[in-house]
Amino acid sequence: MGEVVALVDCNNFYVSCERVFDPSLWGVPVVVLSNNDGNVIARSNEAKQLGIEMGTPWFKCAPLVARHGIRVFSSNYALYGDMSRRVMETLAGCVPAMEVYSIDEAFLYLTGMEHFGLEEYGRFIRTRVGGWTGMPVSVGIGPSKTLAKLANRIAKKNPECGGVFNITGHPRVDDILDGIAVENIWGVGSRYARMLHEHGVHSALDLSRAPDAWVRKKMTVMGLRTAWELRGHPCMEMEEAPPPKKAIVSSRSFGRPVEGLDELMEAAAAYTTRAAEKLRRQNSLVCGLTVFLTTNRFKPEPQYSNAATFSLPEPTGYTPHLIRLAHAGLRRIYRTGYRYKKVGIMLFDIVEQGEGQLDLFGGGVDPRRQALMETVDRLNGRFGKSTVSFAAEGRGSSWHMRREHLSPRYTTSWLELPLVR
DNA sequence: TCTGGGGTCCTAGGACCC
DNA sequence: TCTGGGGTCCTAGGACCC
Repeated sequence: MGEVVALVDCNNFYVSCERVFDPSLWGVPVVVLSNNDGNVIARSNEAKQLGIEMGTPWFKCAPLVARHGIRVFSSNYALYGDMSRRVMETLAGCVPAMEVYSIDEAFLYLTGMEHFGLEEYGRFIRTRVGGWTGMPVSVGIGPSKTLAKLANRIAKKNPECGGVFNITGHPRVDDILDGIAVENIWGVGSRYARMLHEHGVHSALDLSRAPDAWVRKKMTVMGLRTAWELRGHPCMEMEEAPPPKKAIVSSRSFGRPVEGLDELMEAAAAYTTRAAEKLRRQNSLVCGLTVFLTTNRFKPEPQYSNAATFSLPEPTGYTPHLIRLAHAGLRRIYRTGYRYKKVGIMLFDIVEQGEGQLDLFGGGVDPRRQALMETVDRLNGRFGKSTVSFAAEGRGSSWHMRREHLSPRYTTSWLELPLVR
């Protein structure tokens, strides 16, 4: 008896989050925009039908809004993150083991649960998540992650499936794979898709039947794994506990062009603070930091981008230290006369606390600094983000991203709870 | 006319994901 | 006026070492 996994995917996740708290959004076209109200990153089915593509710059499809009464939202990650947590907790109560794959998807381990009836169990999961959180989900079941993904797609595309599709042991599995174009396979992006079509490999069935050596040569071992998974031979492990991040990036586009070094410094300090918080949350320290800045590449004006990288003599998680480095780097690469669009910082060479050079010297982290960071993290965790912040981040700056269509933080702010009349 | 073999580490670039 | 953000993995090739 082989492995069985389910891929549970929230339908139009960000849109559904908005709908949970505003029922007037049901049945009408809704879109959610990326940070800075830049691009469309989520669409309701009604919005998809109007031809709004994923990733379209918002200003290009804004005219459709008036014509079709599209409801539009800036992304509200406080809300989406919290809804995600609720969905994942509900799923965790349904199965012995799972892997949270992204903010809106999880792989569930169903091996050994066949006696419940897999489709039946999928329907149970859907009903429970819908009932407990209000989130509509689709469930795809298969003998490998890739096939579970593929089954999920079928569940979503075919209303008669009722949101659940199981491809495990399906009598017409070849027909099903033949109906899936290579570009819709998990792990096959646009580049590989073009290459495959050029070589006459058009469907998932074609790829599953291609010779191993050829697939490996053209698509590395990653492609080979995908091909095997399509044959129902699992090659990808379940990861129940997410491994610690090897790099942490924090960057944002500005709401308007920024020219002065002072404002860039504030932004860099704010992003460094956020990255350092993430670093400490996974109990890590860092040995490398890069700060970068760039102008708006879409504008016909002088362009400049650059980066400065530092290696630290010993690992740290101390925010003020990292801010000093980011500032030193920024001073080094900053040039006057440009309209900057974005700065960001990246932490790399991340080690777990107690690993690496610390042991070598037996000393390392200053306990008073560590206690200070722990206190700051605890206060911000308990009373909300930026309850305590660093002076270098500035206050009420005007460079923050645009979020002109923001919904309330219904679930994470006492002041913005939904009202029942 | 001749010009080793093998190993490791690092980096840049390319591909993918949501 | 207006074009996101944050990750992972693999490979080839160069540097360097013995």
